[in-house]
Amino acid sequence: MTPSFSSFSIKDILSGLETRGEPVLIRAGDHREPSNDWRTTVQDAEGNRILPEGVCPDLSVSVENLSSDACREDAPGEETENREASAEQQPRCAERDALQEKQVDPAEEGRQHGGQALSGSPGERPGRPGPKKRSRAAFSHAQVLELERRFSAQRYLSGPERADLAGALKLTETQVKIWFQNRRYKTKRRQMAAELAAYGSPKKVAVKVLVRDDGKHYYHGGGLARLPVTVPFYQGCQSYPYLHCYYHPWNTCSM
DNA sequence: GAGGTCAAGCTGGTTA
DNA sequence: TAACCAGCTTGACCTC
Repeated sequence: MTPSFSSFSIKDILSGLETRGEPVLIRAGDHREPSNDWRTTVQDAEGNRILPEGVCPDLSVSVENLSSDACREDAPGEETENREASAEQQPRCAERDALQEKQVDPAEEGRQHGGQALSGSPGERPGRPGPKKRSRAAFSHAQVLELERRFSAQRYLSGPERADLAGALKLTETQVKIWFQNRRYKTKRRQMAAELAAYGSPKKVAVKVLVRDDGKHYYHGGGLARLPVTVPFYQGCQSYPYLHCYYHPWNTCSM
């Protein structure tokens, strides 16, 4: 089951965005509550701040202007990373704006390409005539903000939800889908890295308890047998059927 | 210039 | 068969 919130329609979200003049105050350690007042803290699904401190994105930017206007209000790009951006980074906005202009309206692009992902500028790779330059769409800060916010609420979107979000953000459904895929993979990689770091290089492996459907416990004491370990990659994603991953952290260690 | 990030491309598996 | 997914790679862009 995917966690859902009562007023999570895009219209509700965007209507909230319409209220101007409320600076987004982000403090380290803040945790967003599942309330309507999500604007007070902005973090990604992993708890990282996704806005530079002191930066005040104009979330009131209209949907029509998501791709460009928002960028002018805050430090652009790379918000999901631990980049405690300072105001000096803001010049990137100009570049981003230029990029945004190059990007072509994704919705328009999506219509032109049957909703397929952007693979470059229009007319690119028609039959692979030659080495074409691949363009990388750079989503605006407001778009990323909303995507992150949605991702923190639910990591998998249904078709209608995706269409709704894509329409609100002026992205294609494919872009939203790919963004969520990449975001899940990114989360997983980070979690794996974190767990690997937590394990360190285990000289000993704790007793692992495997439980099968019959309720019996299967103990594997010691040894370096390849035990399937269910890794809690996703804490809130019971909605998806295949989340049990076989993960062998000790395999990466040279014993 | 190296290395990181990210949107997109690619491949293969699963499901209805 | 189409749609969706994970996993991984690619190429553009960015920071240091």
